[in-house]
Amino acid sequence: MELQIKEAIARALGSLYNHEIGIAEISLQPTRKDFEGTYTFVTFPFGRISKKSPEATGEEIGSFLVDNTAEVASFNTVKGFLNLVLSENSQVELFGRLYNGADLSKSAAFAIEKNGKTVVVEYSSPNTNKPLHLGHLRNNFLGYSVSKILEASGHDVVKVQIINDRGIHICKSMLAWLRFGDGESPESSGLKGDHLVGKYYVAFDKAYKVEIATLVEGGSSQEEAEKQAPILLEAQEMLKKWERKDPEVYALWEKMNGWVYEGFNRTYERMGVNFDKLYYESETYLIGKDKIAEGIEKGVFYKKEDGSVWVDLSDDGLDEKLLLRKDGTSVYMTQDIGTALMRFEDFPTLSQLIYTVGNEQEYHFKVLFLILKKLGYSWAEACYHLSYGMVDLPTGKMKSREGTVVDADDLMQEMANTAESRTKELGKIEGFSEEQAKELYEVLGLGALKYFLLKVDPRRRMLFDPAESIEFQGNTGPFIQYTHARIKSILRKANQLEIGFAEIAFDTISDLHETEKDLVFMISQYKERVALASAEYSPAIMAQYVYDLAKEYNRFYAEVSIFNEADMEKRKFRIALSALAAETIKVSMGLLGVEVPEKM
RNA sequence: GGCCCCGUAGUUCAAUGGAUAGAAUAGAAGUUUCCUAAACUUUAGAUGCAAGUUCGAUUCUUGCCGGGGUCACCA
Repeated sequence: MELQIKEAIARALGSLYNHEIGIAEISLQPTRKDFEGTYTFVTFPFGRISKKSPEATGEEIGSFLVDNTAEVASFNTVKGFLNLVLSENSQVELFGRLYNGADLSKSAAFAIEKNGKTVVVEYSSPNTNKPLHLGHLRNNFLGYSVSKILEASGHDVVKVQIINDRGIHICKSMLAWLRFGDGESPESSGLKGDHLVGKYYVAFDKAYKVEIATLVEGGSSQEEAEKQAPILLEAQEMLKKWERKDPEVYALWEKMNGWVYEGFNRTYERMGVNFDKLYYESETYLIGKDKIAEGIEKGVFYKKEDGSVWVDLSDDGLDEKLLLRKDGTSVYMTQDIGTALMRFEDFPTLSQLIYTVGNEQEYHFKVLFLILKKLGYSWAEACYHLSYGMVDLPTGKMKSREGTVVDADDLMQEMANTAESRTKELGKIEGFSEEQAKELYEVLGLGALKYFLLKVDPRRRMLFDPAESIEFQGNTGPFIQYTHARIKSILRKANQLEIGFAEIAFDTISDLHETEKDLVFMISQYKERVALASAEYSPAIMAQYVYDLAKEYNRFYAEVSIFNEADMEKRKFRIALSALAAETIKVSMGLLGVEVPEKM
């Protein structure tokens, strides 16, 4: 539809002003609500071609379109804005093309055309020494949603994560557990594995602080004390033992990581995210070390006298960056070089590698991509840092050491609880079994949470106020879920009344209500919005879209009656329109990773 | 200090250089003999400051003011 109108405008410019223009250069925008029309063409820029005022240009193009196309029924111009009013016929036809009878999921409105490109999306990538928190929730929901959006726009997507399973942080938890744990396990304590290990990470930090204080009292400087606290030295010793694969340390490492993975998996499952392939830092850091050795030979990196290895990026306006410590152990960058390499070996046809990581690491990724380029990997250009803003609390930034974190498991549970009490207040659990009700609370609570975190532009920092942030009214997940459930109720009734709406005599449909026209238009916009969301890596665009669609449907619902309509074909048309709206809501919410209930 | 990001209704968020800057929430006022009122309708309320480019600037450029991030032999 849009394309046909653009073509017609190009023809109009050609025949009226002898001006040739490509379709791509013509931009149409949806007409603002307070003017009549569906599409608006801005004529300001064409004034110098027509040598007439913007209004006169609009009048001429408008007349041409009315005379020469079936779609444009009339027009109006306001200043340099040409508003095109579509013929009713063409709107009904548009719906007919989008609607695929009863098999809604195969509707042309959201058919996917594969583009043959493979994309790897990395997200989550936690450390294995503490449980997931609110920041991880934004990360996971974002990464998962972007994967779905890329798929919907035709890519083949592989979802991966790198698990930071080695390093000093996990040794700290291990050491504290040995010291204070008394053999405690998830089974013996009933604690979720990741929370148990996190508990000992905190215990380490506490003991470490006590030792520092003691040393300072004994006359050490703060700085010395921080470096020489016995418990820290012991943790460092443990890391060295781990690197030598000391059987005892290695076994403990495997045991405690196992606890964490078990805990993470339960969290991921509840979050509704998953991965196609896992990478472990313990498997990639050695590759990174190899590459650094190669880089030294090639002269890309250099070794200092103390044995540490560096790269000099000052020609690129950046600093020098450490790649290997003087004791030869690897740093963050070392591992990331190895991981990137492994991925391009695993997926040779990869057209893009997307890292979903917070914006505090922008510098790190800038450096990483530059290093990969310097090492001569042509695919360095295909790496992209999907950088997102932090989630702030009303008290400021979340800091795990200060205990101001919002735990992911707690938050999800709280959301489900809120959904439960809200549903019960409204008295909407009649006809639900206990299990169904529980499932509903989960869908609603998680829906509210995901929608809340995804509706904001990912690049932006956002505020999360536990007391007020999560609403169930207004621009929220449950609002959209409710709209879907309501439509499903209509469809159930239609089935009960045995009204078939797979086949409709479209040529008899006329006198559409304003909200019906708007709905058809909204649904027809789905693919375009997916393409935009994909290009921008922004679930927020889909969230905005599905919200607008739900709002439009609620307007239709309030103003137009379906089952009181006397004309049977029109009644069927309205049911079909509702059905396709529901499916569009479902598919769009699916791209956000949010489920929609049949009843609520 | 260098580099990067952000300043929009009381609050939380929108706005490919386009019309009278949209929503939600909180406030005020309404809508239920009719398909689910977690809904709908009406109302009031905002672009940090100053220049520049443009037919047109929340958007682009520069300066200032304010907030955040980053520049680790942490990850």
